[in-house]
Amino acid sequence: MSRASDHAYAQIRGMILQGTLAPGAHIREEALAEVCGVSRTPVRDALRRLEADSFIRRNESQRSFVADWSLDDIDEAFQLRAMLEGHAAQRAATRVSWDQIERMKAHNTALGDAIAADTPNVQAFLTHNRQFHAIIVEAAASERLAGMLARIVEQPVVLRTAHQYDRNNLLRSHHEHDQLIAAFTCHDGDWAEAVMTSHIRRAFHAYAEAHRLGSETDGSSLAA
Amino acid sequence: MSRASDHAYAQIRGMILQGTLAPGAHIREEALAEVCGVSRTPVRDALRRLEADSFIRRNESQRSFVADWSLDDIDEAFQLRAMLEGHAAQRAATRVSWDQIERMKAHNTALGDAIAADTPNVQAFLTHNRQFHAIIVEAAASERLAGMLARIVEQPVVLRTAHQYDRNNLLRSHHEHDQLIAAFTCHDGDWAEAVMTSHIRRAFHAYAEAHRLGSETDGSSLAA
DNA sequence: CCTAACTCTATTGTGTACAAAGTGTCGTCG
DNA sequence: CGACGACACTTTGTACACAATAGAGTTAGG
Repeated sequence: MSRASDHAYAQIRGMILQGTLAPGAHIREEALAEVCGVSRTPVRDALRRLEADSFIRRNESQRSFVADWSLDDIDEAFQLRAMLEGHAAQRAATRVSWDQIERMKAHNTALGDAIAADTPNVQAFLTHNRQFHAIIVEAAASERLAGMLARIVEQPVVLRTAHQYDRNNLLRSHHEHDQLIAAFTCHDGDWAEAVMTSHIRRAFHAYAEAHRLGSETDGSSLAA
Repeated sequence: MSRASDHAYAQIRGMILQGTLAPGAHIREEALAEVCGVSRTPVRDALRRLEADSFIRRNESQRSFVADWSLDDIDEAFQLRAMLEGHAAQRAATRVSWDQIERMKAHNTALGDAIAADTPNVQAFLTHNRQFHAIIVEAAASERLAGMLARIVEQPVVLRTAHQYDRNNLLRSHHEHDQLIAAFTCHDGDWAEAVMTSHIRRAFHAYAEAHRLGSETDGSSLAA
């Protein structure tokens, strides 16, 4: 799809990620069309895609709402992600090129720098973390796997997770990435899979812990 | 979506599964609109959904084609299916109800009857096999997992697999289902997962074997 | 003869108008 | 006072017309 439809998709997606469109909020096609400066047609197109991506749910009478994730949903998503990304690491271990390993090293070094300062640069952390994981998925060379992972990882809840991390968890991520690089270097698929699974599961517990603590004092900490 | 869009979706999907629209064939929105007796708008809607379901691919200039699966794609799909459905079995083992186990038993009995005759009733086998697996996914109680599995299982290649089976493989499926029921009965998740993984992998090798033999003599055996 | 650019056509993208379906409210009747 | 039904309004679905774009074919120039 070209300009209008893509623009609508990106803009609506952005509004959901940013929180402008709150979870559970009702979505009206015409209102979005106005906001995006296009007609309803490309907006409808974008909504269908966002629905396929689980950004949006529709009720029985076809009205659209921003997806609202329960803690169970999140647990489920992280379980799937651990499994899929573990599998990706397994596949990647036997296919990864030296160039890809070098790129992973570079991103993990940059990631380490980003959190070395007194006030960690979370945005930079996220960027390099994303790239690091993207290289693994790329090395796994499975289009279908990549598509499924994208559907899980590209979710508001998941993307916000790192904001929940304390310095300790950020450092752990950095070290786990080092372990992954080591596993890839000797092409040990089982090792890579185990490290990755553990990596993702820790991320979930870090999220759950932060959320639990946050809930006790301030329910809105999720958006922090 | 209501009447027209759903109808278009079902009809186009049917044409792909049935082979009326051959893999790799170019798809024109207007032609389909004519066939379905609706306008292009609901057809476009249906195509977007079919694209999300991997029934259709689009090239860089937004033209649509019926998805054409390479053997690698199929291998990949079966790997993912083995992993996901194994995970579903693991989850199901701790959540399954006695009613669900009874229903699985009933379907597997009917499945056994369908292949007991001299000329196995493959259609009946497929129906009960499908129901059997559906109950496991239902027991796994993970909407997201169900959605991902549907995307993999509901594919022309996978659906045709059972047609490749010889009697031996049909019987093996029957017995493996019995093992799954046994694993569920004692709520042994690891056992259920192992049986399921093996079950799916055997299905792939049965497919690959039949396809390899078929290729040597008659390339069109896939549609048999 | 080959290449490159241009035009023409086939196909998809977008906008708008209208139709259908569902939801909420208001009024009336029991 | 409560419940049921009808009506109006809100929102989504569909059709059609027009715009934009990519691809192929053709023609002209080197």
